[in-house]
Amino acid sequence: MIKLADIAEQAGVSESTASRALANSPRISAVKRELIQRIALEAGYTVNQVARNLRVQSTKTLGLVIPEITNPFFPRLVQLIADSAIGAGYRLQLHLSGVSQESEGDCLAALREQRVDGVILVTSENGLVAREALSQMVAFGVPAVLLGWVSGEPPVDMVFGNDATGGYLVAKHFTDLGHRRVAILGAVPHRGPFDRLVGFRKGLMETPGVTEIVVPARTNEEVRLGIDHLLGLDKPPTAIFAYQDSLAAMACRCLRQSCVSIPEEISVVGFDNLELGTYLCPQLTTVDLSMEQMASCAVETLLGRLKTPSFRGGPNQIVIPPQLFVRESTSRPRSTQSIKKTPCEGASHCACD
Amino acid sequence: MIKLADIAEQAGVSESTASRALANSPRISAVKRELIQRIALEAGYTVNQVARNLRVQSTKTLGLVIPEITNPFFPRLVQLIADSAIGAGYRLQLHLSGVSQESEGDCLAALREQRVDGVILVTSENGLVAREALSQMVAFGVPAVLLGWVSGEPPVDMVFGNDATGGYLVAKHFTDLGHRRVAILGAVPHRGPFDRLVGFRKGLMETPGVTEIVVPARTNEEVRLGIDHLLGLDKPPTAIFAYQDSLAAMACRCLRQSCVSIPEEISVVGFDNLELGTYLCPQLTTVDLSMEQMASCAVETLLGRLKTPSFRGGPNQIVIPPQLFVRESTSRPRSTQSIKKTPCEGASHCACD
DNA sequence: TCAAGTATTGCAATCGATTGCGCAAATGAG
DNA sequence: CTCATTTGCGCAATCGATTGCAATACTTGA
Repeated sequence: MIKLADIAEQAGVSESTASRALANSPRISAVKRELIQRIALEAGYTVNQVARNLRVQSTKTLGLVIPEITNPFFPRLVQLIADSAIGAGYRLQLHLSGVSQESEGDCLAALREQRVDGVILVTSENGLVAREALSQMVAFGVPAVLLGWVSGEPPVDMVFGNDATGGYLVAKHFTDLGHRRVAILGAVPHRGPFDRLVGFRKGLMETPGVTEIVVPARTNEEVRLGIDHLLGLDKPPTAIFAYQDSLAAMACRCLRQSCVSIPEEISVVGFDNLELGTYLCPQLTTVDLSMEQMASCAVETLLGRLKTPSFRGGPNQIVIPPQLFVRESTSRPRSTQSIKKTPCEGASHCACD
Repeated sequence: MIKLADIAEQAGVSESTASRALANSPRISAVKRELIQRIALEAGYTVNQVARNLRVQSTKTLGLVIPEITNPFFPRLVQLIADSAIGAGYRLQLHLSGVSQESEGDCLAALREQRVDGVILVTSENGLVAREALSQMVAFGVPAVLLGWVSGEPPVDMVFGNDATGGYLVAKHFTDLGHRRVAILGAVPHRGPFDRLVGFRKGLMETPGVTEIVVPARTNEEVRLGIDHLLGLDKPPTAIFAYQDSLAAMACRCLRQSCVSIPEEISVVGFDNLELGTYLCPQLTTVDLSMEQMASCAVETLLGRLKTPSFRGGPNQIVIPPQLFVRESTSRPRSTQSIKKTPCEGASHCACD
């Protein structure tokens, strides 16, 4: 592979001159600069960033750690963060920590070895696993920002959605519509005072006589079981709050297979406002946490730390407000009678006719 | 940041010894090796990969270029490729070329500057845009493999799905069910003899008296218009072959809004077998091109070239066979009469009752 | 014509690791 | 006890670029 010395030789100048010419330094005469640039172009020369990075002690690269890319929540986040980072002149190095998160520490270690200039770490539902590794990293001068809630005192800047308010909005939506028996479908709460469940319950309590039932579920099968359980109750809920749109999607599928119509018999609300929700049938009412804001806040916060590493103020916390998107999957409860449980005949899919 | 020299000094040995000890070289006595490793661990030392990469002339990194991450087709591909690469001891550097692909060349250039050991380039619907940049890269000794079809003579190894056969399977499925008026929804063909449309038409022609109509569409609005157009025809098609599952999803949404039931009035088939299809209502019949195979073939081919760069056999072409997944969105055409075009009243969503 | 000032360019150190080669110490054989 | 081996370790070169400083060439004004 061709290197700077080759270009310098061809142009009959020193490496220093070649380097400066390619960097458009005004200290090089215009003729030589153009000559060198032309030679470099013709030779197909591209600077060796690994050598350059070593010399300038910076990689102009940001590390991004996310749990998994297959969860439909993350791709857009990645895209947005990538856009912001590239817009600011940084490359992105993506690492998948895995949903089990055993490798969150490995990712951080890899990023440190690569000498990335900064790190954005998106926590999974388990919260921050590699707290120690992260603290050590910032101690070594690599700024980081957390995206998502972590329990305890966060060691670094962090931006996260106000899930509690989101849950509150959902609860009010339910009670405003007249629902009095509601179910919560999803993982156990993990976001402390900002958890969706916290706000949801707060919202429910503002209306007397509302009962709630929690059905933990993460996988398709668990959702299936959970829904069956709910439908089998004496007094099934008239509304379901799914912790995430993907869970809501599974729930809708199960309900449909059980011939329960949405929202007539059961209202369903999701969380995250994924595009997926608009493909569902009916389109999903959900809570939106502006991902654009999340992404740009995270990147900007990180870049801020990068610009002035001296600025050692305590970790900031940026909270993104939620917004309820009411679509088709919620309505007033049809009646107080229990849901018919006999399987419908014929096609198991929906139709308008 | 702490470096090798610091460790060496603390241990009272030379840098060479420290380096070899950390690399578990047998040429270092066990006592010293463990001493040095302990010191490094306690000091929180991590090797500087950028220095190391420069010295060993390899980054152990593969570049992956995809058009966009928000298209639900790509996340799983990325995940699978990442798994394969990491399993083989390589890191992954992800670049998004953008759907417009203006930046495909930029991505390649960036990867070259970073001195990645190899590149996997996933083409967009436009095919290979940066052909020149790619050829130059391989000329400079960076092996690459293309994922997806390109027109003309491919300059490098390539793996792609046999879309034509996929299209053929769909066509046969349609004609077997008794459909005689079918529509194709999607972009214009771009994969030459392997295009979905080619095989689809071949399949249709094996049954006499089948008419086809092509409706180009990429965006939501275009789908909307296309569907409206189809429904407005004297004799609307009884089956739609959408070029991708995402298009099929949009089409289903539009049909639903127009109160056309699937599959009774119109059958719909997608392509790609995304998870999305199983959330649709009804669940989508679609064509699967084993993404696992795609990913592992691509990575293995690349690694093969990496191991024996001397092996300069002409570019290989690996073709992945498709498989039809019949689900709920297809059935026999109900009748030969045209679809009722009066909007249905009441809720615009589906229900089983 | 000479001094002062400016515009260009090159020398050489540097970033942090790896590794071929040589030297010294330890071991073993005769 | 001496010489040949083996074992353990360090010297110094190297990867490819950047950059402070010194050096040279070229202007300009007096």
